[in-house]
Amino acid sequence: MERNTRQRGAIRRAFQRTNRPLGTDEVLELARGEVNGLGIATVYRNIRTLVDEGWLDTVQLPGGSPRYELRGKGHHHHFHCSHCDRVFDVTSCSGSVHTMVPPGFVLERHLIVLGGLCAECAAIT
Amino acid sequence: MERNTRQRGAIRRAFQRTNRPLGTDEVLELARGEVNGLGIATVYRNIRTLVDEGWLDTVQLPGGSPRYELRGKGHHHHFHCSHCDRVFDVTSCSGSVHTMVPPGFVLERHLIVLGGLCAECAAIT
DNA sequence: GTCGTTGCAAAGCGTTTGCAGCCTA
DNA sequence: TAGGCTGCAAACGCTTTGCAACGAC
Repeated sequence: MERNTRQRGAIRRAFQRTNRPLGTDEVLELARGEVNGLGIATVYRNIRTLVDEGWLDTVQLPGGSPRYELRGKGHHHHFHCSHCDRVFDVTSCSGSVHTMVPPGFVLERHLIVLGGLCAECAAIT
Repeated sequence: MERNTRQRGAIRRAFQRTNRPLGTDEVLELARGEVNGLGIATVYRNIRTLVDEGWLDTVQLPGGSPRYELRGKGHHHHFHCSHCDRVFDVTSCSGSVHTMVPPGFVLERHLIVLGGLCAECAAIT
């Protein structure tokens, strides 16, 4: 049976407090604010557990380590800021991807990743 | 000055013969058909050289190692087959991604990855 | 007290680098 | 012949795993 340790609680709260996909390094940094000396292996193990039990979803963007976000957000995509490297949710979705499928191919899923500057970084630069 | 070795020639021909993005493992296998004993380090070094000189483009799909393809194909996207793990080009592009950008964000690029079964795998299953 | 969980360190795995010898120009 | 290129093996960075100690229930 699953136990509620300080470490797991801190990791859960890291996701609940920042409502965007987080990488393992971000989770480690955030959770270490609560639990000093938290090990990176514990972060990896808990993320895996939380994904397995359906509490987290894996967000795979091109060219980087996976990030994770709270499950149950419905269909959405992501915006990657090239300045701060953070990832944000994009709730609307252009539904016209079906027109792109070549003949004979069977479309099962699609992924759209936008890139550029987030509002914060766009305001600074 | 750059030299034309058997190894580099074999790697170039691997891309020219198969007109789709290739991973390092695919390149190694294809080029070893020509050059026995070809080392994986040579594949990595040559791919880097060919990308640097603009002969290859890097194709970064979510959740996997990068793949590479001949440069100069213009704007296009990719279809990843979940059965054979190969990647194919998709030439058409739904232009409606601009409507998805949140207020304040600056859109610089977008990436669309379709997933499902390629024509070949769809015919088998 | 049990046994799931943790931190540390070692092991894996794909990619990169150092180096001596090779081979293209 | 010079120096770019190659294959091998070691190094690297990130992730996973083994293990003894810890602590939630």
